[in-house]
Amino acid sequence: MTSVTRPEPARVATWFHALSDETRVQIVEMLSHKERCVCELEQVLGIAQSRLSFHIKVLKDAGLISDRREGRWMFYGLERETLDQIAAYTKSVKPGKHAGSCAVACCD
Amino acid sequence: MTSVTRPEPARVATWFHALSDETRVQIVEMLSHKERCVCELEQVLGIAQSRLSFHIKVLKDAGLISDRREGRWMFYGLERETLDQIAAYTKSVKPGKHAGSCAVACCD
DNA sequence: GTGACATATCCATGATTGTTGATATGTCCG
DNA sequence: CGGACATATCAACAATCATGGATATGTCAC
Repeated sequence: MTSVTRPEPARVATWFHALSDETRVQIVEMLSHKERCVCELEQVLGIAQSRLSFHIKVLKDAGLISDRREGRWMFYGLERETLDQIAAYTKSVKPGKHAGSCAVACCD
Repeated sequence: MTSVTRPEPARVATWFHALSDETRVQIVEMLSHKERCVCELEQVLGIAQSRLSFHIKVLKDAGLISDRREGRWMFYGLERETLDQIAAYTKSVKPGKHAGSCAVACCD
């Protein structure tokens, strides 16, 4: 159980950066219920459209959400796989655990 | 199973912000092996001392690490409880799950 | 095609964050 | 006490990120 490969620290940082903003956390929470279109998010969160679009892009670039067009609307939903990876990573850094190979040269 | 209270989005954002930087991810990975003193982290990561101290402070303020003085050295170690909370939160936002009360008014 | 609507992108500005070098604090040893 | 060492803090600057308004793109209904 000590041979699971860890993702690159840079990749991990990107994941966590995506969730490091309160607005983006709110978006993710809304999506954890079900898929939503931008207008729905906009109304519930009460923020400007360009601002929402910006945060959606950050989440999408980090691989946390995916989009689907339906007519004029874009629907966004959570990416289960990425969330699973994040959850797995988070569990792997528990103190003393040190699962996976170390991305830094600390284990000589 | 729908009545677990979620932490505030702002609090969640703070947690994730702490891990949104590559250097801090590396620090946490080193600590997931065992407690370390600053000089050890400094040598392995090869970064300036003040810079390391800054990142340590961010992690500490977010509650992810704790410190212990031993003579001239400060030892830092992971805070199991916070990491557990983060892991629990991360699992709770899986698509369709929507565990816990919703922090945004999306569930009418 | 035209106009209304949904969303994305661009640009400028302000806010927050990270880096560096200098200095301060605290601890040990002689 | 004084000097060496480990770490923290400060101040200035650089870099990144978030915001708002304007504009562009794409889709539908007529």
